[in-house]
Amino acid sequence: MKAIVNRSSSTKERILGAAEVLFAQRGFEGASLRQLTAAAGVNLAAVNYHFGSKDKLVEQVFRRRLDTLNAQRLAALGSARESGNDRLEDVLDAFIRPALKLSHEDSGSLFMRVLARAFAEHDDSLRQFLSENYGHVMRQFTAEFARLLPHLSKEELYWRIDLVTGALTHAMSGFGMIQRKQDVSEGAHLEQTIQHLIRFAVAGLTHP
Amino acid sequence: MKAIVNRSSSTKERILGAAEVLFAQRGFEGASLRQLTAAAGVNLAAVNYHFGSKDKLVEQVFRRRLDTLNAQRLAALGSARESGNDRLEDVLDAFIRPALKLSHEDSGSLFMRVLARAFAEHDDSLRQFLSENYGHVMRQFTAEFARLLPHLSKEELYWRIDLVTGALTHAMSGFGMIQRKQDVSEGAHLEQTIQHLIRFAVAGLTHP
DNA sequence: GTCTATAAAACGATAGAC
DNA sequence: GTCTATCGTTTTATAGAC
Repeated sequence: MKAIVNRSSSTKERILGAAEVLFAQRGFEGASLRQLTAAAGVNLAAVNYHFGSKDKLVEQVFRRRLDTLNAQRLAALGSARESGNDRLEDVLDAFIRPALKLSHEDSGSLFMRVLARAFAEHDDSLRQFLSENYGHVMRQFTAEFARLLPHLSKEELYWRIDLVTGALTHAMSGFGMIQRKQDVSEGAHLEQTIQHLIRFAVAGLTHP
Repeated sequence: MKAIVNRSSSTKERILGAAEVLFAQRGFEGASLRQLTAAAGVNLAAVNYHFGSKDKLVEQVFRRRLDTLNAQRLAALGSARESGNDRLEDVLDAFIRPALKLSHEDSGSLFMRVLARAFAEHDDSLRQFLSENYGHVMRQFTAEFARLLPHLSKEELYWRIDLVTGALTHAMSGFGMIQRKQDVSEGAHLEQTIQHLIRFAVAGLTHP
């Protein structure tokens, strides 16, 4: 078993944490290394020492969250298939639950904003990085949807997955109107969101 | 008349056009006034002379497109109600057709990327500007959906509209996998997209 | 209205002492 | 690994001639 890692945070970890906050708030161009290192309580030169450049730092900010997120998704998909619970609802659950769970954490919601920025940026090198490292996850889920919806043409299926993805992305990003009410616990709200999403996605995927 | 260069549009309009292109490509912080004025073929000082500041220029870039877009949406909704064609499909058509039509124009697709950036930015002053100037459109369509889906609770309705909005936004932004094929005309592809969206949205809004 | 010239500040990155 | 100091650029914004 691993030792308890957090020795009041290494310089590297503190930079990653501060970078996530500031990239979410001010964007990749908008957040300067000066603001970033000041927020992390480290020296200005530390970013270039530990990461090589600002761009490499951006890449590590993504990797820290997405490695675990997509591992969770594939693990959930795998165990759903093993246990025979691989209806459409279960596959959708495996896809969205880890992401929504992350987006409902304090730090995760910040990261979702970073991710939204990355998509809005249309930055080719960043998109290539995301595609190379995590594209296989989307391909695996797409194959699963194709298996469960065999009556749909390939084109029709892609259309519907695309629109479902839009709805999920929107919900994850927290751009929507829906806010958690005072009398609903955080966990209950997460579960409500997941169930709304799944029912909506099932309707959109299966309609005649 | 001394027209060597494009005198058909004013300095102000040329700046707006160049700003839209560069804000889409490089973001609001990423596009500098130097790049912008060079692309527009005007002097560096012209932005501050005509708009007052870079922020005011951003505001005008939005206003130029959104004023007409939302006027088209409300006009389409009004004429649908007048003619009695106010089924769910017709209301959705009024909401998405003007937006998708805009997003399929050359300059419009650029603007959609600008809009996506604005949402990702989470910039409060910009969001307030959008809400103040165009919030009434969303409220009017929401009221129309409530009228056509009376069996849904307010909360359930908001959830579904929210998810539909996500799907529409995604389709408008052009982030999806679906690309127009060679043998499909631009107009036909637009119509396909609209029909896919409407059918998907109807399923998501009306499912039991 | 448009231009040149420049002020004043912020940026990423790095060299070199410790 | 961390620090100070600074280089070389680039930024927004403005002053003042025409």
